[in-house]
Amino acid sequence: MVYRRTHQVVKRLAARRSAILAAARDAAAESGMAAVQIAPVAVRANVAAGTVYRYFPSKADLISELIAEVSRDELAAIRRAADAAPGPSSAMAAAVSTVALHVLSQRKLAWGILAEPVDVDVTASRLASRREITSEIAARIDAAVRAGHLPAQDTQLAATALLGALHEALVGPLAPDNLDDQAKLRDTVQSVTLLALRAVGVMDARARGLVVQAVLPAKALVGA
Amino acid sequence: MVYRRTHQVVKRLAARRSAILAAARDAAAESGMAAVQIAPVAVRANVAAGTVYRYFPSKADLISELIAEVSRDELAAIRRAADAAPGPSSAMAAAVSTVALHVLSQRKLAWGILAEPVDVDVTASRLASRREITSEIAARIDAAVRAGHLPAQDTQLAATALLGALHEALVGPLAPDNLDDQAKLRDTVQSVTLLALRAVGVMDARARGLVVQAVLPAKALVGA
DNA sequence: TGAAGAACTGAACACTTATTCAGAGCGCGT
DNA sequence: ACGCGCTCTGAATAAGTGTTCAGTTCTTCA
Repeated sequence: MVYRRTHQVVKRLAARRSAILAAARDAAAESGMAAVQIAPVAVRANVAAGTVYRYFPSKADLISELIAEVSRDELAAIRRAADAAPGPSSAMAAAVSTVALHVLSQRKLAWGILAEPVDVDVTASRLASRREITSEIAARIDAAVRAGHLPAQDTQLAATALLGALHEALVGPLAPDNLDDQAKLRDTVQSVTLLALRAVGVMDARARGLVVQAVLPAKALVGA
Repeated sequence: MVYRRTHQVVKRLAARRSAILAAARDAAAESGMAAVQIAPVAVRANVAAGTVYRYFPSKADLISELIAEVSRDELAAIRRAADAAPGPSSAMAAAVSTVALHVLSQRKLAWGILAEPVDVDVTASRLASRREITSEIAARIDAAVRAGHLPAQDTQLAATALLGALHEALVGPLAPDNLDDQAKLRDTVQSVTLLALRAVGVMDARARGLVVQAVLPAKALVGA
């Protein structure tokens, strides 16, 4: 073989791959998953349509990677927020608020990743994404249960229900739509976090306290 | 005009329309929304593909009507269950359990109606469907709040979150899958109903009582 | 019974996009 | 500098389905 990839080329190829993914992400964030079509994404990434296929075997793979990427970011944010909390209940509250805030600050993207109809099959990828997130939340609920702060329960089911509640309330078609207003946005996050905490068995009074503690730092993180 | 529809013909036309809708519903219940394609539905209904278009202007209209029909049935069931309950909190619990049981006994259909990707735009219809159901649930929560059984809250948001929780926990890809077992099914319905009641602020002890009262009659109704 | 219109049929059409691939361009090692 | 092979291009292709419509069958009513 007289040809070997030089470091520079390797970097360029990686950059291109990232550019394509980023283009897909931007398209999804701007106009939803329906806008993630090969030709427009290629244009955004400054490559030809065929080139996309040198980096992703199919559209399904491209979107799957997009979902995985967003999911990784989300998971990391949840862990960061929860780990920074002083105790298991706070951690749980922080995790929930973080999801709520992320979802609200990127509603179109969140909807695309989670549930928007796509013309290729990405169920496996979505499944994996949800499994990761719900497992993380379930672990936090579990910790609170073990600490004696919550009644015993099926934590995986609870986590799934919690995420369903957040998503439907915040990104679904019935989500409130006037969330440009910062105060209204914070209110909404607080309300859904409160619902979520009570759902797993936190007493109303205590839940209200946790909510306030959780939402403020989470907001700071989202801004960053 | 020398031609007027005779009563018999009117009836036959209506029957055909129903047959087409029923065929679509069966297809959706058996194999999901993806199976609701014009040609197969026409075969099921014993008509030619073209005939479908004499009853529905487009596939989108067909599916929209399907969604509306299922939604009407669901709403009626909720009202029946809630109205039969002795008080506002019981009514709320009954409404929630009813949704949970219906969803579980027709999971594929529910998933198709609610969230499964479809190749035509049915967002408006889904939106209307959800609005009806959430409004009904919101009204029940509201009644409980007015009766002093629950803390004041944004009941529309709460209802939306509740339904999201039920749907995700019961029909989403992370839903438990071994629900053929009757006992396991009842457990799951009880668990999610409990979560839902606590979420809106019912005390844990009281919620457990309401759940038991609500699930048994709801099961009987579903069987009917 | 026959003419006129309504309803039905199903093969052909239309349209959208993912995917392919032959040729052009470029980077590597000699 | 040069040839080889990797990378890129973008127009052509492919495939799945919703939709149409000319022809056929059925229904009405004089």
